Amino acid sequence: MIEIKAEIPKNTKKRLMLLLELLEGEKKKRITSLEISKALGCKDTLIRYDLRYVKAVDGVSNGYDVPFLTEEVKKILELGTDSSLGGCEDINPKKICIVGLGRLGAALLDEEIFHKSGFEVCAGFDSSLNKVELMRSTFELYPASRIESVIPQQKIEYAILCCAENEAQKMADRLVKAGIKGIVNYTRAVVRIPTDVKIENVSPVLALQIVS
Amino acid sequence: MIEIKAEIPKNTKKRLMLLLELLEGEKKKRITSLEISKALGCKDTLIRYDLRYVKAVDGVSNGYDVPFLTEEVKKILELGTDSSLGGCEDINPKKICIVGLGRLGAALLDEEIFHKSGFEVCAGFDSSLNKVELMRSTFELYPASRIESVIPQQKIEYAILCCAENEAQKMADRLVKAGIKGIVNYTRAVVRIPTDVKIENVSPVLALQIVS
DNA sequence: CCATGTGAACGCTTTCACAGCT
DNA sequence: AGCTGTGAAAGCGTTCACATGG
Repeated sequence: MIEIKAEIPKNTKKRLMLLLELLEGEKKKRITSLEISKALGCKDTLIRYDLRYVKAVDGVSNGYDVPFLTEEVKKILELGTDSSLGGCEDINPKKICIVGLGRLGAALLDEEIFHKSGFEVCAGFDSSLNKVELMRSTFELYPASRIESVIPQQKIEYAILCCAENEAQKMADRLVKAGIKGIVNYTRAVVRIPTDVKIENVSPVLALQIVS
Repeated sequence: MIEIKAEIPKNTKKRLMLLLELLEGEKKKRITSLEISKALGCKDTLIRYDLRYVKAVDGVSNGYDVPFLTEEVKKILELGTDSSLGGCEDINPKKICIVGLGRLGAALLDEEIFHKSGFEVCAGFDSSLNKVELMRSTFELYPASRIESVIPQQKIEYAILCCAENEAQKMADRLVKAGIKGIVNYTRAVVRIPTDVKIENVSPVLALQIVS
């Protein structure tokens, strides 16, 4: 038996997240590391290596039990980062906001997208007052000027940035000032933020460049 | 002088693409590796290391010349993968299609998003015939049943997948059958495809999980 | 001094090779 | 046979340390 590293490596975590999605859409009762690896596009040994972090696992010589593995992976991922309390329980979803309510932003307001994801959209911001007043949604919409006040007040932790490219930096600055922990950037703009704020760039253009 | 690896590493490529976006929004005439590194969130040495692949570079002891560097990076990225012809010239944009014309898909139809990106949206598909008939756009919309015929015919190379989660696999299968080269997956579904088709998963939920 | 350029060290990720279980 | 489990090796990507040049 080897020492199990306390912290889950970044890449392993990513794959476990994908694995979770995969498992939840899986009908069969058992699944092998080879099947998983094909779905995720990597080698089977790597999957087994990843699963060291999930070990309480039963699956010997016959693949893994899908519902059981699903639960275990969920456990590991849910309290991977913080929570010294064992209690964390079901879900207290992390609060997020959407910055920029253009077509893309509006599309993300769709509740379906974040349904059962562990995230909850709590606010939307836009630089145009009109938009804020006209749109309907299940949560509050604010003008961008209120970012600094609303985010700390509502304890919003993460933001999805989908405003116009030329506003991106300005908005990011505001979010940082407001104490945001992480930003998902859907714009093509390269945004400068302090190193303690995490950012993930997922603009369609960037993604296309990567696959091509 | 050390051997320069022929193929640009994946991560380096990503950073160079970000760098390009950064440079294009840069007003100053010169920029240092340190400034770049801060913007992209990494160490300055890494930027310099990346720039080995761009070398024809002048920038000594005073940072890099922004317009010149921009051109060089562009060159490298444009013909990084294929094109044994030197001619590749300005841009013959790569053709893409959008699969799933819900709110998110519709938002991506926005021409702005892909403007000057090297990609051109040429077709949209949706499983609902109604949608296809009702929507307006500058390019053709088709029912999903026509994926297999339209994609080869129009020589579409890449697809953005933003249909409903439960359709994702079915659509992906169709795209693969139609000979697609790469897929950008905006759904949460984990999609199984052969290894020779590239996929990039950029669902908002996944991205949030990564930053958190 | 300020910058870049780069060999070598380091550390993380993946793969290999094979042991063990059913 | 078919599968998992894992130490050791290989491969990559990043950082360090320092040489070099304006």
